[in-house]
Amino acid sequence: MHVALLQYIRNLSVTPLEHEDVALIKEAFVYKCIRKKEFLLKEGDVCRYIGFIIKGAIRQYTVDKKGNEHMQNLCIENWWTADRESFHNQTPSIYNIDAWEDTELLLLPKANRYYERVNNIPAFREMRIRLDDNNHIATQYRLHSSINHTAEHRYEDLMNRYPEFAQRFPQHIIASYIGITKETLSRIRNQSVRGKL
Amino acid sequence: MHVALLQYIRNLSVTPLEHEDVALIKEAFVYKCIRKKEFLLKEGDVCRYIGFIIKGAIRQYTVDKKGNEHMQNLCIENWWTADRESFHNQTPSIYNIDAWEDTELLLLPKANRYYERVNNIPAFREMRIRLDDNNHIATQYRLHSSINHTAEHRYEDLMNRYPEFAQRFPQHIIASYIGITKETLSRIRNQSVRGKL
DNA sequence: CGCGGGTTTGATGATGCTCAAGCCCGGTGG
DNA sequence: CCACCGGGCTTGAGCATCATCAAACCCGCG
Repeated sequence: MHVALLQYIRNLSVTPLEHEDVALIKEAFVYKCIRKKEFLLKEGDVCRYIGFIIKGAIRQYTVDKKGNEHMQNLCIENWWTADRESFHNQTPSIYNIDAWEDTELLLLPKANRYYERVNNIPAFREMRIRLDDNNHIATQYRLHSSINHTAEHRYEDLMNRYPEFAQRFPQHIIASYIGITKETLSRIRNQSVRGKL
Repeated sequence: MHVALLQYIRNLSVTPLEHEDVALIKEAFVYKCIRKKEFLLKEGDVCRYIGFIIKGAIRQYTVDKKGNEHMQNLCIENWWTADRESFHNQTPSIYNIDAWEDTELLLLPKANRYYERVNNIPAFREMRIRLDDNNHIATQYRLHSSINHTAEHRYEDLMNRYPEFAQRFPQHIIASYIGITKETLSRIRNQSVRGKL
Protein backbone atom coordinates (compact mmCIF):
# COMPACT_ATOMS: atom_id res chain seq x y z
CA MET A 1 0.00 0.00 0.00
CA HIS A 2 2.97 2.29 0.61
CA VAL A 3 4.74 1.02 -2.46
CA ALA A 4 3.81 4.01 -4.64
CA LEU A 5 5.24 6.40 -2.08
CA LEU A 6 8.42 4.39 -1.60
CA GLN A 7 8.93 4.26 -5.33
CA TYR A 8 8.30 7.96 -5.58
CA ILE A 9 10.94 8.71 -2.96
CA ARG A 10 13.46 6.45 -4.66
CA ASN A 11 12.87 8.22 -7.96
CA LEU A 12 13.62 11.63 -6.54
CA SER A 13 16.59 10.81 -4.34
CA VAL A 14 20.06 9.44 -4.77
CA THR A 15 20.62 7.97 -1.33
CA PRO A 16 18.85 4.62 -1.08
CA LEU A 17 16.15 3.87 1.49
CA GLU A 18 17.33 1.56 4.27
CA HIS A 19 15.12 -1.15 5.70
CA GLU A 20 14.56 0.87 8.82
CA ASP A 21 13.59 3.90 6.76
CA VAL A 22 10.97 1.87 4.97
CA ALA A 23 9.61 0.61 8.26
CA LEU A 24 9.48 4.14 9.63
CA ILE A 25 7.64 5.44 6.59
CA LYS A 26 5.10 2.64 6.82
CA GLU A 27 4.40 3.57 10.41
CA ALA A 28 4.37 7.31 9.95
CA PHE A 29 2.07 7.58 6.92
CA VAL A 30 -1.52 6.59 7.58
CA TYR A 31 -3.69 5.30 4.79
CA LYS A 32 -6.97 7.04 4.13
CA CYS A 33 -9.74 6.84 1.55
CA ILE A 34 -12.07 9.72 0.85
CA ARG A 35 -15.06 9.83 -1.43
CA LYS A 36 -15.74 12.36 -4.13
CA LYS A 37 -16.72 15.73 -2.59
CA GLU A 38 -15.39 14.78 0.80
CA PHE A 39 -13.13 17.37 2.41
CA LEU A 40 -9.55 16.91 3.46
CA LEU A 41 -9.33 20.50 4.70
CA LYS A 42 -11.97 23.18 5.14
CA GLU A 43 -11.46 26.91 5.10
CA GLY A 44 -10.86 28.07 8.65
CA ASP A 45 -9.43 24.76 9.84
CA VAL A 46 -5.78 24.08 10.53
CA CYS A 47 -3.98 21.78 8.11
CA ARG A 48 -2.70 18.89 10.24
CA TYR A 49 -1.08 16.65 7.65
CA ILE A 50 0.62 16.41 4.33
CA GLY A 51 -1.04 14.03 1.92
CA PHE A 52 0.47 11.89 -0.79
CA ILE A 53 -2.04 10.84 -3.44
CA ILE A 54 -1.91 7.16 -4.34
CA LYS A 55 -4.96 7.25 -6.53
CA GLY A 56 -7.59 9.85 -7.32
CA ALA A 57 -7.92 13.57 -7.91
CA ILE A 58 -7.90 16.49 -5.50
CA ARG A 59 -8.84 20.15 -5.73
CA GLN A 60 -7.47 23.01 -3.61
CA TYR A 61 -9.47 26.22 -3.88
CA THR A 62 -10.88 29.32 -2.24
CA VAL A 63 -14.48 30.50 -2.30
CA ASP A 64 -15.21 34.22 -2.68
CA LYS A 65 -18.13 36.20 -1.23
CA LYS A 66 -20.25 35.49 -4.29
CA GLY A 67 -19.73 31.75 -3.82
CA ASN A 68 -17.40 31.31 -6.78
CA GLU A 69 -14.67 28.75 -6.43
CA HIS A 70 -11.11 29.63 -7.44
CA MET A 71 -8.87 26.64 -8.04
CA GLN A 72 -5.42 27.11 -6.58
CA ASN A 73 -4.20 23.62 -7.36
CA LEU A 74 -5.26 20.40 -8.98
CA CYS A 75 -3.51 17.19 -7.97
CA ILE A 76 -3.63 13.61 -9.15
CA GLU A 77 -1.63 10.43 -8.51
CA ASN A 78 1.89 10.90 -7.16
CA TRP A 79 1.37 14.49 -6.09
CA TRP A 80 1.39 15.99 -2.64
CA THR A 81 -1.39 18.04 -1.19
CA ALA A 82 -1.53 20.36 1.83
CA ASP A 83 -1.83 24.01 2.65
CA ARG A 84 1.77 24.55 3.46
CA GLU A 85 1.21 27.87 5.17
CA SER A 86 -1.42 26.49 7.48
CA PHE A 87 0.57 23.32 8.07
CA HIS A 88 3.78 25.14 8.75
CA ASN A 89 2.38 27.78 11.10
CA GLN A 90 -0.60 25.78 12.36
CA THR A 91 -2.87 28.70 11.54
CA PRO A 92 -6.37 28.56 9.99
CA SER A 93 -6.34 27.93 6.27
CA ILE A 94 -7.97 30.06 3.61
CA TYR A 95 -8.28 27.03 1.33
CA ASN A 96 -10.62 24.13 0.86
CA ILE A 97 -9.17 20.82 -0.20
CA ASP A 98 -11.59 18.16 -1.38
CA ALA A 99 -11.74 15.10 -3.60
CA TRP A 100 -12.95 15.34 -7.15
CA GLU A 101 -12.71 11.57 -7.55
CA ASP A 102 -12.75 8.88 -4.88
CA THR A 103 -9.20 9.11 -3.60
CA GLU A 104 -6.66 7.05 -1.69
CA LEU A 105 -4.06 8.95 0.27
CA LEU A 106 -1.17 8.50 2.63
CA LEU A 107 -1.23 11.16 5.32
CA LEU A 108 1.76 12.30 7.32
CA PRO A 109 0.43 14.08 10.41
CA LYS A 110 2.55 16.84 11.83
CA ALA A 111 1.66 15.83 15.36
CA ASN A 112 2.71 12.22 15.21
CA ARG A 113 5.77 10.93 16.95
CA TYR A 114 7.40 9.93 13.65
CA TYR A 115 7.18 13.27 11.86
CA GLU A 116 10.61 14.53 12.85
CA ARG A 117 12.23 11.18 12.23
CA VAL A 118 10.76 10.91 8.74
CA ASN A 119 12.16 14.31 7.92
CA ASN A 120 15.57 13.10 8.96
CA ILE A 121 15.66 10.19 6.54
CA PRO A 122 18.33 11.24 4.02
CA ALA A 123 16.43 10.03 0.99
CA PHE A 124 13.27 11.73 2.16
CA ARG A 125 15.15 14.95 2.73
CA GLU A 126 16.66 14.82 -0.74
CA MET A 127 13.25 14.19 -2.18
CA ARG A 128 11.87 17.25 -0.42
CA ILE A 129 14.63 19.41 -1.82
CA ARG A 130 14.00 18.17 -5.33
CA LEU A 131 10.31 18.66 -4.81
CA ASP A 132 10.78 22.21 -3.59
CA ASP A 133 12.93 22.96 -6.59
CA ASN A 134 10.42 21.59 -9.04
CA ASN A 135 7.57 23.23 -7.28
CA HIS A 136 9.27 26.57 -7.14
CA ILE A 137 10.07 26.41 -10.84
CA ALA A 138 6.55 25.41 -11.79
CA THR A 139 4.94 28.06 -9.64
CA GLN A 140 7.22 30.79 -10.94
CA TYR A 141 6.30 29.78 -14.45
CA ARG A 142 2.61 29.76 -13.63
CA LEU A 143 2.89 33.19 -12.10
CA HIS A 144 4.76 34.53 -15.08
CA SER A 145 2.23 32.95 -17.36
CA SER A 146 -0.81 34.25 -15.51
CA ILE A 147 0.51 37.80 -15.79
CA ASN A 148 1.99 37.79 -19.26
CA HIS A 149 0.16 35.24 -21.37
CA THR A 150 -3.31 35.32 -22.88
CA ALA A 151 -6.05 32.99 -21.70
CA GLU A 152 -5.67 30.91 -24.84
CA HIS A 153 -1.94 30.55 -24.40
CA ARG A 154 -2.38 29.47 -20.79
CA TYR A 155 -4.95 26.90 -21.79
CA GLU A 156 -2.71 25.39 -24.43
CA ASP A 157 0.19 25.35 -22.00
CA LEU A 158 -1.84 23.43 -19.49
CA MET A 159 -3.05 20.95 -22.07
CA ASN A 160 0.52 20.33 -23.16
CA ARG A 161 1.88 19.96 -19.66
CA TYR A 162 -0.92 17.94 -18.13
CA PRO A 163 -3.06 16.53 -20.91
CA GLU A 164 -4.70 14.08 -18.50
CA PHE A 165 -6.32 16.96 -16.64
CA ALA A 166 -8.76 17.30 -19.51
CA GLN A 167 -9.99 13.76 -18.84
CA ARG A 168 -10.08 14.07 -15.08
CA PHE A 169 -11.56 17.51 -14.45
CA PRO A 170 -14.52 19.26 -16.12
CA GLN A 171 -13.97 22.44 -18.05
CA HIS A 172 -15.28 24.83 -15.44
CA ILE A 173 -12.58 23.59 -13.06
CA ILE A 174 -9.84 23.83 -15.66
CA ALA A 175 -11.07 27.33 -16.47
CA SER A 176 -10.89 28.40 -12.85
CA TYR A 177 -7.41 26.93 -12.53
CA ILE A 178 -6.08 29.06 -15.37
CA GLY A 179 -7.93 32.09 -14.04
CA ILE A 180 -10.80 32.51 -16.48
CA THR A 181 -14.53 31.76 -16.48
CA LYS A 182 -16.07 28.64 -17.97
CA GLU A 183 -17.75 30.76 -20.65
CA THR A 184 -14.45 32.20 -21.79
CA LEU A 185 -12.86 28.76 -21.90
CA SER A 186 -15.75 27.44 -23.93
CA ARG A 187 -15.31 30.22 -26.46
CA ILE A 188 -11.57 29.70 -26.65
CA ARG A 189 -12.02 26.03 -27.40
CA ASN A 190 -14.58 26.60 -30.12
CA GLN A 191 -12.43 29.25 -31.72
CA SER A 192 -9.36 27.06 -31.87
CA VAL A 193 -11.40 24.16 -33.24
CA ARG A 194 -12.64 26.45 -36.00
CA GLY A 195 -9.06 27.61 -36.49
CA LYS A 196 -7.98 24.04 -37.18
CA LEU A 197 -10.52 23.41 -39.96
CA MET B 1 31.75 41.61 5.01
CA HIS B 2 30.00 38.28 5.39
CA VAL B 3 28.44 39.36 8.66
CA ALA B 4 25.02 40.14 7.17
CA LEU B 5 24.84 36.67 5.66
CA LEU B 6 25.99 34.95 8.83
CA GLN B 7 23.43 36.85 10.83
CA TYR B 8 20.77 35.98 8.31
CA ILE B 9 21.55 32.28 8.58
CA ARG B 10 21.49 32.41 12.36
CA ASN B 11 18.09 34.08 12.29
CA LEU B 12 16.55 31.36 10.21
CA SER B 13 18.09 28.30 11.82
CA VAL B 14 18.12 26.65 15.19
CA THR B 15 21.41 24.80 14.99
CA PRO B 16 24.27 27.24 15.65
CA LEU B 17 27.05 27.89 13.16
CA GLU B 18 30.36 26.33 14.18
CA HIS B 19 33.67 28.12 13.65
CA GLU B 20 34.52 25.86 10.78
CA ASP B 21 31.13 26.57 9.16
CA VAL B 22 31.81 30.26 9.32
CA ALA B 23 35.21 29.75 7.76
CA LEU B 24 33.71 27.65 5.00
CA ILE B 25 31.05 30.22 4.24
CA LYS B 26 33.63 32.97 4.05
CA GLU B 27 35.58 30.98 1.51
CA ALA B 28 32.64 29.79 -0.54
CA PHE B 29 30.80 33.08 -1.00
CA VAL B 30 32.59 35.59 -3.15
CA TYR B 31 31.99 39.28 -2.73
CA LYS B 32 30.92 41.29 -5.73
CA CYS B 33 29.79 44.84 -6.41
CA ILE B 34 27.74 45.74 -9.42
CA ARG B 35 26.65 49.17 -10.60
CA LYS B 36 23.14 50.23 -11.44
CA LYS B 37 22.01 48.66 -14.75
CA GLU B 38 24.79 46.10 -14.68
CA PHE B 39 23.64 42.54 -15.36
CA LEU B 40 24.02 39.59 -13.05
CA LEU B 41 22.33 37.30 -15.57
CA LYS B 42 21.24 37.82 -19.16
CA GLU B 43 18.49 36.00 -20.99
CA GLY B 44 20.01 33.01 -22.74
CA ASP B 45 22.89 32.63 -20.30
CA VAL B 46 23.16 29.93 -17.68
CA CYS B 47 22.78 31.01 -14.07
CA ARG B 48 26.02 30.01 -12.38
CA TYR B 49 25.51 31.30 -8.84
CA ILE B 50 23.07 32.16 -6.15
CA GLY B 51 23.39 35.70 -4.86
CA PHE B 52 22.74 37.09 -1.41
CA ILE B 53 22.13 40.82 -1.41
CA ILE B 54 24.07 42.72 1.25
CA LYS B 55 23.07 46.14 0.02
CA GLY B 56 21.19 47.41 -3.02
CA ALA B 57 18.23 46.51 -5.19
CA ILE B 58 17.84 43.93 -7.93
CA ARG B 59 15.28 43.26 -10.67
CA GLN B 60 14.50 39.92 -12.29
CA TYR B 61 12.42 40.21 -15.46
CA THR B 62 11.64 38.99 -18.94
CA VAL B 63 11.44 41.08 -22.10
CA ASP B 64 8.71 40.36 -24.66
CA LYS B 65 8.89 40.77 -28.46
CA LYS B 66 7.68 44.35 -28.20
CA GLY B 67 10.51 45.17 -25.83
CA ASN B 68 8.33 45.48 -22.73
CA GLU B 69 9.88 44.38 -19.46
CA HIS B 70 7.89 42.12 -17.14
CA MET B 71 9.16 42.09 -13.55
CA GLN B 72 9.19 38.63 -12.08
CA ASN B 73 10.87 39.61 -8.84
CA LEU B 74 12.20 42.60 -6.98
CA CYS B 75 14.82 42.03 -4.29
CA ILE B 76 16.56 44.24 -1.76
CA GLU B 77 18.87 43.71 1.23
CA ASN B 78 18.78 40.26 2.80
CA TRP B 79 17.10 38.58 -0.13
CA TRP B 80 18.42 35.93 -2.43
CA THR B 81 18.50 36.18 -6.17
CA ALA B 82 18.98 33.59 -8.91
CA ASP B 83 17.05 31.87 -11.63
CA ARG B 84 16.55 28.64 -9.81
CA GLU B 85 15.50 26.72 -12.88
CA SER B 86 18.55 27.74 -14.85
CA PHE B 87 20.81 27.25 -11.84
CA HIS B 88 19.41 23.87 -11.00
CA ASN B 89 19.44 22.41 -14.50
CA GLN B 90 22.27 24.55 -15.89
CA THR B 91 20.08 25.48 -18.84
CA PRO B 92 19.76 28.91 -20.51
CA SER B 93 17.64 31.34 -18.55
CA ILE B 94 14.61 33.22 -19.84
CA TYR B 95 15.22 35.97 -17.29
CA ASN B 96 17.37 39.02 -16.99
CA ILE B 97 18.69 39.96 -13.58
CA ASP B 98 20.19 43.41 -13.18
CA ALA B 99 20.85 46.01 -10.52
CA TRP B 100 18.45 48.88 -10.03
CA GLU B 101 20.78 50.44 -7.45
CA ASP B 102 24.50 49.96 -7.00
CA THR B 103 24.55 46.62 -5.23
CA GLU B 104 26.84 44.53 -3.06
CA LEU B 105 26.39 40.79 -3.22
CA LEU B 106 27.80 37.53 -1.97
CA LEU B 107 27.78 34.94 -4.72
CA LEU B 108 27.81 31.19 -4.19
CA PRO B 109 28.94 29.60 -7.45
CA LYS B 110 27.59 26.16 -8.23
CA ALA B 111 30.90 25.11 -9.72
CA ASN B 112 33.13 25.90 -6.81
CA ARG B 113 34.63 23.24 -4.64
CA TYR B 114 32.76 24.44 -1.56
CA TYR B 115 29.24 24.33 -2.94
CA GLU B 116 28.37 20.84 -1.74
CA ARG B 117 29.99 21.40 1.60
CA VAL B 118 28.07 24.61 2.22
CA ASN B 119 24.87 22.76 1.52
CA ASN B 120 25.79 20.24 4.15
CA ILE B 121 26.16 22.75 6.95
CA PRO B 122 23.22 21.95 9.22
CA ALA B 123 22.33 25.57 9.92
CA PHE B 124 22.51 26.40 6.21
CA ARG B 125 20.31 23.49 5.39
CA GLU B 126 17.73 24.53 7.95
CA MET B 127 17.80 28.02 6.59
CA ARG B 128 17.10 26.74 3.09
CA ILE B 129 14.13 24.79 4.29
CA ARG B 130 12.71 27.82 6.07
CA LEU B 131 13.39 29.89 3.02
CA ASP B 132 11.66 27.44 0.72
CA ASP B 133 8.68 27.41 3.02
CA ASN B 134 8.42 31.18 3.14
CA ASN B 135 9.01 31.47 -0.54
CA HIS B 136 6.44 28.89 -1.40
CA ILE B 137 3.86 30.59 0.79
CA ALA B 138 4.57 34.02 -0.64
CA THR B 139 4.48 32.81 -4.23
CA GLN B 140 1.24 30.91 -3.74
CA TYR B 141 -0.29 34.03 -2.31
CA ARG B 142 0.97 36.14 -5.17
CA LEU B 143 -0.43 33.67 -7.66
CA HIS B 144 -3.78 33.60 -5.91
CA SER B 145 -3.76 37.35 -5.77
CA SER B 146 -2.83 37.87 -9.41
CA ILE B 147 -5.76 35.71 -10.49
CA ASN B 148 -8.42 36.73 -8.02
CA HIS B 149 -7.73 40.28 -6.90
CA THR B 150 -8.16 43.57 -8.72
CA ALA B 151 -5.20 45.70 -9.71
CA GLU B 152 -5.99 48.15 -6.93
CA HIS B 153 -6.14 45.41 -4.31
CA ARG B 154 -2.80 44.01 -5.46
CA TYR B 155 -1.20 47.42 -5.29
CA GLU B 156 -2.40 48.03 -1.76
CA ASP B 157 -1.25 44.56 -0.75
CA LEU B 158 2.21 45.25 -2.06
CA MET B 159 2.41 48.62 -0.35
CA ASN B 160 1.42 47.01 2.94
CA ARG B 161 3.83 44.13 2.64
CA TYR B 162 6.82 45.96 1.27
CA PRO B 163 6.31 49.67 1.78
CA GLU B 164 9.99 50.36 1.12
CA PHE B 165 9.56 49.24 -2.50
CA ALA B 166 7.80 52.53 -3.18
CA GLN B 167 10.97 54.40 -2.20
CA ARG B 168 13.36 52.10 -4.00
CA PHE B 169 11.66 51.39 -7.33
CA PRO B 170 9.86 53.76 -9.73
CA GLN B 171 6.20 53.27 -10.43
CA HIS B 172 6.56 51.70 -13.83
CA ILE B 173 8.54 48.88 -12.23
CA ILE B 174 6.07 48.43 -9.40
CA ALA B 175 3.30 48.37 -11.98
CA SER B 176 5.00 45.69 -14.00
CA TYR B 177 5.60 43.63 -10.85
CA ILE B 178 1.90 43.53 -10.04
CA GLY B 179 1.06 42.85 -13.67
CA ILE B 180 -0.37 46.14 -14.88
CA THR B 181 0.87 49.05 -16.99
CA LYS B 182 2.33 52.23 -15.59
CA GLU B 183 -0.67 54.19 -16.90
CA THR B 184 -3.12 51.99 -15.03
CA LEU B 185 -1.08 52.29 -11.83
CA SER B 186 -0.99 56.05 -12.20
CA ARG B 187 -4.77 56.16 -12.51
CA ILE B 188 -5.25 53.84 -9.55
CA ARG B 189 -3.11 56.04 -7.36
CA ASN B 190 -4.89 59.25 -8.35
CA GLN B 191 -8.27 57.66 -7.80
CA SER B 192 -7.43 56.45 -4.33
CA VAL B 193 -5.95 59.84 -3.42
CA ARG B 194 -9.22 61.43 -4.49
CA GLY B 195 -11.06 58.78 -2.51
CA LYS B 196 -9.25 59.83 0.64
CA LEU B 197 -10.21 63.53 0.41
C1' DC C 1 19.14 75.24 -21.80
C1' DG C 2 17.95 70.98 -23.30
C1' DC C 3 17.71 66.18 -22.48
C1' DG C 4 16.18 61.84 -20.43
C1' DG C 5 13.65 59.33 -17.25
C1' DG C 6 9.61 59.11 -14.99
C1' DT C 7 4.66 60.32 -14.55
C1' DT C 8 0.15 61.87 -16.02
C1' DT C 9 -3.90 62.39 -19.01
C1' DG C 10 -7.07 61.36 -22.71
C1' DA C 11 -9.18 58.70 -26.44
C1' DT C 12 -9.91 54.28 -28.19
C1' DG C 13 -10.21 49.39 -28.26
C1' DA C 14 -9.48 44.46 -26.88
C1' DT C 15 -10.05 41.01 -23.64
C1' DG C 16 -12.56 38.65 -20.67
C1' DC C 17 -16.61 39.01 -17.12
C1' DT C 18 -21.60 38.91 -15.96
C1' DC C 19 -26.07 37.51 -16.50
C1' DA C 20 -29.46 34.98 -18.76
C1' DA C 21 -31.09 31.45 -21.57
C1' DG C 22 -30.92 27.10 -23.83
C1' DC C 23 -28.87 22.62 -24.91
C1' DC C 24 -27.05 17.99 -24.10
C1' DC C 25 -26.84 13.84 -21.69
C1' DG C 26 -26.75 10.43 -18.08
C1' DG C 27 -29.15 8.95 -13.99
C1' DT C 28 -33.32 8.33 -11.15
C1' DG C 29 -37.87 7.48 -10.06
C1' DG C 30 -42.64 6.99 -11.40
C1' DC D 1 -40.08 3.15 -20.86
C1' DC D 2 -40.52 7.74 -20.41
C1' DA D 3 -40.24 12.17 -17.81
C1' DC D 4 -37.69 14.84 -15.31
C1' DC D 5 -33.72 16.67 -13.08
C1' DG D 6 -29.06 18.27 -12.46
C1' DG D 7 -24.53 18.97 -13.91
C1' DG D 8 -21.91 20.51 -17.41
C1' DC D 9 -21.35 23.03 -21.74
C1' DT D 10 -22.59 26.63 -25.12
C1' DT D 11 -24.23 31.03 -26.96
C1' DG D 12 -25.45 35.87 -26.96
C1' DA D 13 -25.73 40.77 -25.47
C1' DG D 14 -23.91 44.24 -22.73
C1' DC D 15 -20.37 45.86 -19.75
C1' DA D 16 -16.07 46.58 -16.82
C1' DT D 17 -11.37 46.54 -16.63
C1' DC D 18 -7.28 47.32 -18.29
C1' DA D 19 -3.99 47.84 -22.46
C1' DT D 20 -2.47 50.75 -26.12
C1' DC D 21 -0.95 54.79 -28.28
C1' DA D 22 0.02 59.51 -28.29
C1' DA D 23 0.91 63.74 -26.19
C1' DA D 24 2.21 66.65 -22.54
C1' DC D 25 4.31 67.55 -18.26
C1' DC D 26 7.72 67.58 -14.56
C1' DC D 27 12.19 67.85 -12.77
C1' DG D 28 17.01 66.91 -11.80
C1' DC D 29 21.36 67.11 -14.18
C1' DG D 30 25.17 67.76 -17.38
